[in-house]
Amino acid sequence: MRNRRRGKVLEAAIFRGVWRELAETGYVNFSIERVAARAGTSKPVIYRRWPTRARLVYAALRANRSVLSSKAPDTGTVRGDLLVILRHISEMVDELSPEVIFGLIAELLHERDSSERDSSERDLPERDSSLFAEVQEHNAKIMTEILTRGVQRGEIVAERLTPRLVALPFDLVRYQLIVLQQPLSAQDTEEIVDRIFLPLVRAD
Amino acid sequence: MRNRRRGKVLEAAIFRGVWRELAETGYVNFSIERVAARAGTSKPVIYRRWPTRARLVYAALRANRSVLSSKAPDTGTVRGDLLVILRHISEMVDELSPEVIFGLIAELLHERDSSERDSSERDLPERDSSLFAEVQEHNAKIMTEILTRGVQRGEIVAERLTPRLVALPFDLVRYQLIVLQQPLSAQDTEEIVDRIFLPLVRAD
DNA sequence: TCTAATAAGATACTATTCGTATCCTATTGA
DNA sequence: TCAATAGGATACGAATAGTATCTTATTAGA
Repeated sequence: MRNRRRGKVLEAAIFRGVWRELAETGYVNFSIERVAARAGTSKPVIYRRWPTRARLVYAALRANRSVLSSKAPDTGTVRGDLLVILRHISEMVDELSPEVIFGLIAELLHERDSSERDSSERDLPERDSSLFAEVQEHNAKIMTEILTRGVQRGEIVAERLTPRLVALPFDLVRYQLIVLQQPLSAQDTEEIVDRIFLPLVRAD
Repeated sequence: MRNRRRGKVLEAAIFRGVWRELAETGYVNFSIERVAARAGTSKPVIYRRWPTRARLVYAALRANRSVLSSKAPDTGTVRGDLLVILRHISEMVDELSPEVIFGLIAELLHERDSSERDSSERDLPERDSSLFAEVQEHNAKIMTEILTRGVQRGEIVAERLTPRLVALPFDLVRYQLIVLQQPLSAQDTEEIVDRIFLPLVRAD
């Protein structure tokens, strides 16, 4: 066969196959065999790179940087910044169906659990370096940026910002989107910002 | 073969098999074949009752009423009641590993999605009658009881109790236990109650 | 430019599990 | 007592996992 792909080109084709498989089949019945077929390659090529379904999907998600790419907005008020960034998170979660999110997390947890049982050190993503934790850390950084400006402007009382409170708006958004699987309306974000978060940290 | 079980006795044996399979294998590699073996029966017996893995596990969880059994405490203060009930929730979630929770949810979601695609009406648990929603509803009822007493005692301002705020303490606990997969310390529950919830609804 | 190392891709194989079909018979209740 | 019901054993075809083997295109380096 001529025109044999390798390296990044090949991986990109495989990742495209993963996305199509996720979109059409979902995660529960996700098949590596079909991904290979979609990418026009064969199973061993995939298994040489990623040992399991979960690791393959995980790699594909990481390669899709849009899951992690977002910047801290600067609208001039904490309230405005929060509304923008919460909306943005909602859009990012929409990229994946809840079924894929839950399925992937379940399988990553399963791998972690069984590797613990084996007490062997495969290079699985640790809890702390998981995609989820990464996204969370990224969001925390943005939040810090927003709140720091808020403190400087005198909108926010720095002493009230415990770690849990800093995480609160994002946690509530993620809870609604992931656990409750309900879309996030503008009213929802406003309620979270105006009725819960700001009253707890506002200077007044 | 003599001593052939049927009805409730047989189902109870199957459910015991399910629990052992979940404990030893987890959800991702959960096998109906092994459950049948554990219960000393055979696959068709299980398939005659439950069409899928997810439905079987779902039924076993529902049969284990401890997941749903809890009463509203009455310690005399909203604060005391909340600390008790949040602790209780933490213990209930501990009955299941995150892997099982995520795996089951993923598969129930998958069934819902594909039955939508078929547009055929199998009697799957609707989003609104899912075990999760049921637990949530049960918790909401307890919360209402606690808060009603609080309002009567004048501790709480009824007008501030939006649905989102009423759900807030439980949401935060569940978020930490399920999504973050972190244990819930006494300090955590106190922080949620004293630093977040009560300041938003307290009369003072 | 030639050559040796590397890795893609095709294929085949074993093992496992699924979900279903078939058959036999213990148990139940009319 | 007997017919209906349902448990249990067994076997099956299909799908997929994960691995092994082999051929050959491609690459890097001498």
